Amino acid sequence: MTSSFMVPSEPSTTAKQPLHIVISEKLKAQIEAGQYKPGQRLPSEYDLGEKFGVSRTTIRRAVANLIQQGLVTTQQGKGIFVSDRRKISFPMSNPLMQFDVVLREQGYAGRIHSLRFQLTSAPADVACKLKLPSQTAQVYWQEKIIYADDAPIGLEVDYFPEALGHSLTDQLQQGFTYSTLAMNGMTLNAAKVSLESVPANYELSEYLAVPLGMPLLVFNYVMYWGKHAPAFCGKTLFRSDWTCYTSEIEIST
Amino acid sequence: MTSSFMVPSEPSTTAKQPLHIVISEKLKAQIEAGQYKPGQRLPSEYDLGEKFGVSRTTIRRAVANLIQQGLVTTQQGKGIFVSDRRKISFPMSNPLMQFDVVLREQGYAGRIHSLRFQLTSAPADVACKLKLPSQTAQVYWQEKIIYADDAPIGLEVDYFPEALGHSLTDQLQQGFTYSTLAMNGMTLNAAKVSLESVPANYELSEYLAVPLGMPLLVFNYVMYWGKHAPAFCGKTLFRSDWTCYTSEIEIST
DNA sequence: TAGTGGTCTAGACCACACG
DNA sequence: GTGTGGTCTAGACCACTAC
Repeated sequence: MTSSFMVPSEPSTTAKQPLHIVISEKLKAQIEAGQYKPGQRLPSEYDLGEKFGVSRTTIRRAVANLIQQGLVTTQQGKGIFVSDRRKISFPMSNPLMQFDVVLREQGYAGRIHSLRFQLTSAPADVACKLKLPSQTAQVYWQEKIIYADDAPIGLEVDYFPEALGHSLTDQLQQGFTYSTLAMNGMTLNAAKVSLESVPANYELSEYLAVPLGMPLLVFNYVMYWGKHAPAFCGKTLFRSDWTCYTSEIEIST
Repeated sequence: MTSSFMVPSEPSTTAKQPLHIVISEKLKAQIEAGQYKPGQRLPSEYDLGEKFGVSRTTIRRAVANLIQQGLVTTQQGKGIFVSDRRKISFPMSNPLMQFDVVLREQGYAGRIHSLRFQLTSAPADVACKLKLPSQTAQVYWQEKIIYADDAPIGLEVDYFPEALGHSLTDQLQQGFTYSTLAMNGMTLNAAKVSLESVPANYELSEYLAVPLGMPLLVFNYVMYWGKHAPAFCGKTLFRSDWTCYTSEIEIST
């Protein structure tokens, strides 16, 4: 995380950098030096403008740079605040998907808020993953927000085969998916997963209370039980400022 | 990826949304509807301003929203272009870290450009990971950019124990890490990895040619050989618009 | 009521691409 | 030169917070 780059001599040589970059880099250095501490308020946009001798528009651009880097957040009517953050670490391997257990172990109260739970005709990719007939199959489509201590940290989108969704309609809308299945004696034994990262679009930025474009970790999965029978599939989009995934791998040689 | 949200009736009811959001959402819809195709140029900022009846500043804000979502890129003097993209999929499991092989298999010419290769005193966390004495140890510190077909897709930062770095100084600056070791008969047999996502800071945004704040997938690793002896450690930051990780997991029950 | 950030405007000048 | 995006300004009005 040390920086030194292109420009050999660090200070003063603004050297073609736009003002909003120069300013946001200065503020960033001050934050990282502990001059402004997590949770602390920065000077107002007006004061920063005076201090750096630039217009408010340029200060706002600089602050936007800091927001995009996750260094500060703004609150209308209150001010600009240094973000403080701690990450929740999800193990990629066993136990899989037990988000609620992971949250509890790391000191958070986990809960979900179901946004949608409805029967719909299966999208092609879902039908394929769940090995259902692609034309006629119906699936339950659920979207829910995952909270850790009242902070929305993720959005889970799942597709359940009709029978499963029907029998667990109430429970799936109240609790975490994996735990709900476990409580009903349904044990998963395999998974196909992929991880990627995408910028938050407008809809997601509203749901997860993050700025547009913030990185989200996308955990795609198809879960299996029995003898390679698909149980359900879906994805969870996590705020990357709150989460990371860990894994230990042995190479078979 | 369908949208429907808070506002029950979709069209016209701008309903409190800022203009720059309304406009960027309209443009986004047009792009996703194929009205503007990948690679194609959008109207100029001036023309968009005329079309939507707003100032250029507001158009620029709307375009910034699209850039942050990875939907368009801009080129000074030329215009605004719809991005087209295909993802490189890296398997998280065996074979680990063979980036060059993965790239070749998926039709890209992979190469690296070494930015730094120097002896330095080991940072505390590196000394710990490599099981070196934390006060005295020296390590080789390498930073290199990974290219796929001339597009910079990642930045790799590695720390090698002194002896290893010394003996492979030339080769490590020319080729991919894993392959260099393999060519010298050094076989890795275990790894401890974690994955997270972070927004690009200014330095990274310059190296990887992405906008400030773009999501990067961070692949952290400690690689081992022999009997749990650390070989080297480091991290690779990948552009998330180019890459994803996949994995298959069996749960031991 | 005063102070703060959020939105938007109209206009200026610059840097780059292209013919 | 013309047209494009990039930067920056000065100022207006609004919405929210706190006193």
